[in-house]
Amino acid sequence: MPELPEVENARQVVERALDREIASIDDTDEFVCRPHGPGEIDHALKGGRLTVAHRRGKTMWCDTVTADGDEGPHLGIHLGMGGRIFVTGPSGDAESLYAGGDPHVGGMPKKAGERPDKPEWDRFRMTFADGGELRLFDKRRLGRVRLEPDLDALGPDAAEITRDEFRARVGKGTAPLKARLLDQSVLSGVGNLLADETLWEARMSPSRPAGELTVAELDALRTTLRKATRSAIKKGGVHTGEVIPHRAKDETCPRCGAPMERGTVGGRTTWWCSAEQAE
DNA sequence: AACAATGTTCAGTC
DNA sequence: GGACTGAACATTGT
Repeated sequence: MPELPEVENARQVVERALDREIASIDDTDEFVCRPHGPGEIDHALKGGRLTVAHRRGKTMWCDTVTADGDEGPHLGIHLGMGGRIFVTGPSGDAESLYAGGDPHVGGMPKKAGERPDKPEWDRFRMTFADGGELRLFDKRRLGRVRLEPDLDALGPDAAEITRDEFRARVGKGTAPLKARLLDQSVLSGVGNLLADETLWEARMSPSRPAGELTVAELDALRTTLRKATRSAIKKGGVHTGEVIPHRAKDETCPRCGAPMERGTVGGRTTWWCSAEQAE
């Protein structure tokens, strides 16, 4: 679930947790909260508040202030392969918001907004003095929470990258085009489904060497990527893409009817239209 | 049982 | 050193 669009939606949910006093934190999952020891994040943030929620690619982080009003550490949150963010209002307020994404994935309850009935899949919890909480719900446990996340290895955000940056960063090398789009140091935020959706919309072969694209093709690809990304944010996740339901055996291209083809590109399962995206 | 799952990272190769 | 590939990571569902 969590690619750029889901993380942007999650970031907006995290904004509901800003400016509320942090009463306590459960950071005892040592895999998710590594390299911190149990209690370390709790100690660093207890009594303070989150003040701003940022995002670059699939990484989120919050600015914080301490109880005294001084600048606090940054709190990084990554949803990994299947994490979701839940934020509840002050106690008595029944509202529970969570980041979008495919409702059929990740052990989610049937009704949107309902709390998942698997507390053991909560990997991190921040409880506020007003009785509400922020939780990272992550069945697969590949999400991460840490202080002072390192953003240096991330390329420009896929939703913000300029035309010239895109031309220079994506349009080079011998790696398959899809592998290039998935490389978070080239540009950040594109995941497996958004890559398949974008390449399908652009009618480009995922396995074509990235360096072979013309400038016109690169510009068109960037335009398509922005459109697919904006659409996914608006509709609630990358699973709302047009070709996504057709990433399956015996499926056909929703545009031309040709069989969908499956293979591995950039180390990930890849589906493409056998006619329109032929090499 | 073996495999795949919307992600990242590290070891290994050229 | 850079570019690139594939396995490993933790866990669950099919």
